[in-house]
Amino acid sequence: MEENYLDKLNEPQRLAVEATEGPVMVIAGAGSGKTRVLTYRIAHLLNKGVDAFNILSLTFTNKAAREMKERIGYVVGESNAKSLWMGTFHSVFARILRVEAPLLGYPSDFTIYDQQDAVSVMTKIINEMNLDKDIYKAKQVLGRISQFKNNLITVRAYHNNQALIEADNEAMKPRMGDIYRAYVDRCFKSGAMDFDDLLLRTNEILTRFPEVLAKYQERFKYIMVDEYQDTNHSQYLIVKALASRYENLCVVGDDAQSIYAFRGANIRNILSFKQDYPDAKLYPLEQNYRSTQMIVEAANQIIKQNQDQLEKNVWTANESGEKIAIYRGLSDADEARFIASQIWERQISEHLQPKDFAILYRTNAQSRALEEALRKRGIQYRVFGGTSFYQRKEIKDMVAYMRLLINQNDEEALLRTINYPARGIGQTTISKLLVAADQHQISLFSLVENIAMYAPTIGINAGTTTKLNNYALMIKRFQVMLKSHDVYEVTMEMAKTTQLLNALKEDSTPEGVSRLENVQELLNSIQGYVEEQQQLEDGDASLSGFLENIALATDADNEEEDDNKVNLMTVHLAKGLEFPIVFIAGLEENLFPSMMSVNTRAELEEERRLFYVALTRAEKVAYMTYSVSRFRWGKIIDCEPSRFLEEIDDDFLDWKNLNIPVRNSNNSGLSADLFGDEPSAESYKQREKSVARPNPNQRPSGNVQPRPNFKPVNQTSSSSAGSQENALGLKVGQVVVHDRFGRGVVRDLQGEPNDMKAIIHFDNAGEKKLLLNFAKLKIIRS
DNA sequence: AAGCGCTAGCTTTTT
DNA sequence: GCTAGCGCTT
Repeated sequence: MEENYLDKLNEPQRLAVEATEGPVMVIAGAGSGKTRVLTYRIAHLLNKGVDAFNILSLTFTNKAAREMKERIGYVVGESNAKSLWMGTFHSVFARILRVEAPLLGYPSDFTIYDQQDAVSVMTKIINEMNLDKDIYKAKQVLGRISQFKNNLITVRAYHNNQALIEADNEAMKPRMGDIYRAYVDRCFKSGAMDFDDLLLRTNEILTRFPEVLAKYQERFKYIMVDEYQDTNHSQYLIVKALASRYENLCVVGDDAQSIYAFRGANIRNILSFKQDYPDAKLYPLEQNYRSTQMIVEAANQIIKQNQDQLEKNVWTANESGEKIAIYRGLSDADEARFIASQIWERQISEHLQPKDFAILYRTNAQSRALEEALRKRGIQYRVFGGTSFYQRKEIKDMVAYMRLLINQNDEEALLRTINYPARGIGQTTISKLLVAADQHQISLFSLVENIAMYAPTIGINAGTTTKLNNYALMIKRFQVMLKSHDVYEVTMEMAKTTQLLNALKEDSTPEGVSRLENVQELLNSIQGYVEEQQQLEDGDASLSGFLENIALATDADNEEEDDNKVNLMTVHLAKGLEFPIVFIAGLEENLFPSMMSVNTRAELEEERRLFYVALTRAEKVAYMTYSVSRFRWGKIIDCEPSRFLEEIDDDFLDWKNLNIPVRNSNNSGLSADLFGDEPSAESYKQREKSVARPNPNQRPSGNVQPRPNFKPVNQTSSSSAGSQENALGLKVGQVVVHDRFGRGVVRDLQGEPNDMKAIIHFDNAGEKKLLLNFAKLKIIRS
């Protein structure tokens, strides 16, 4: 055991570690050693004789939990660290729900529906209710329901809430309440919970069953929550309930790094901790150990421009470091080429390894160009997130079979597998089955299982009855097999019997080969999982254990061995990580900040915090790049530098190439002086600043420079002279032409000047709402 | 019932 | 540039 771990902490860190009793809030600036505090705090608790069994630590990713456990193991010995409860909210409470969910009528082997499953259920519901799928968009509706759930508004509560009902009526969605009810019913009947349910149902149990609450309050005498600024209301209530007995609650976070408001995170949870717990001790950690002075100070300057924040002063004793390099690309490919070349050069000149580099971006779609450039250079890289392994069709197919074995009420899994690989059970049959199951109020599987009994009344012929029967028998055979064989053996057998592997083997296209490889990888990972769990004393080598693992695996979690590769990921995924050299790519208006987030100050401030998070990932060197044009939606569009670049003082910046486009001065779009002399950074900035930009989101006071007129260069550089005037000068009643929808009349204009939408009635396409910044409109008659 | 080809809409970010 | 969903053909 490590003896002197307290000596490894600075004063505020040590105080936070030693304050084990009562509520504690650690406000940890970027790079200030927050993980170190959490780790040593737990080690300290264990050292003081607290049973690991009584400690609950909620982390942001499962990977963070694993790493922390490992580090604690170094300090206090592995065996002691083993029984700690550590993980994400979702995984910890899923585990608790395996035990407690039957109280609410769920099976303990409930399925966890991911986003895709949820969308698929929702699409069916909207369809069955005969609603217009353009008004009731499955994803949007689910987003709304997610809001309800995260604020503990149950179906009943919704129907008693006039304000919500009215809001949905206003939004032209009067059936929202019915859809909500149908969705919840459907999930319940399928024995399934979505991500939000894991938290909502936990809350429900803790509220409705005081003895269960008491059990976990006694169990979790010490609670720690990392990234507290990103907890939503539902999570907040769980923590509050569990901690209310002993109040040994330590939350760690940084309001400046709150970047998940879009999924319900409530920054007020951290801002009002002191009101919730008046006796709380506060420990601000302000010394940054991660980054150079240049990076720390530039980051400070960025975040200062947000109104909503706790005062703090992050500083560092590290070296002053290089200025932030800025590069302006001519295209996304050029931007990517520059990044790849810098990585190449730095690797050689500074003896760095690929894994020392990270390229961060706002949207997953940006990875494509970057990947290509890295490939051309022969640089090894790794993309996190995006379409993850478990979202691939071939994997979901395989997993659907596995899910069905565990929970035969899982309707999504049944529908996915019943005719894949094809066994002659088509849409017509499935529709009949769905109707009949509903009529008889039985699950789809029990209907299929007893199809011989029902077939005549449903109108299913003998041939199809046999097929259905065989399918049910096959599933049941695997279920039986699961009792005597391990998960890997059963899955392997299943892959063979269903012809799933063979179907893939026949496909010799590159995509087909890669699909087969993926399935083989899944089988390998099952084997690995089984072996690993069998070695553990309290291992869970069950199929449901494996399924839970993959349903709740985060994109940051999956880690390959020996991955000395350049890291590509969204800024969101980079939270909590650090790299010697960081590139922030795509710093353009409408991309970073995102087009969807520039309408309110709150949204814009979240984007700015995101930018802050991105920059503070860097230890030694940060690059920021943007491009004047970019492939988006299959087209080349013109881009403007991000307003965030303007917000950084020139003292921190090193403009790498200054061949700056002519902008706002004539109608030539790009080109012009691309190959001409490079103007200085000064003249560039002056030129941009000389044009005042009406920005409704701008803080009225403060030392921020007036925002240059960046925005509405029209997407179509072809739309020639004064496209901006056209866009903004559009009037109701004008006749316009759109290159896809044809001729139409402007009916209405809505929104901010910079984000104007037009309702246009097209002769042939009907009424459409178009974003003027993007719509390709030509006015033909005023 | 299955397979193919076309089109509409699309991306913010994720447990 | 991609993919989900639709309609047409076999």
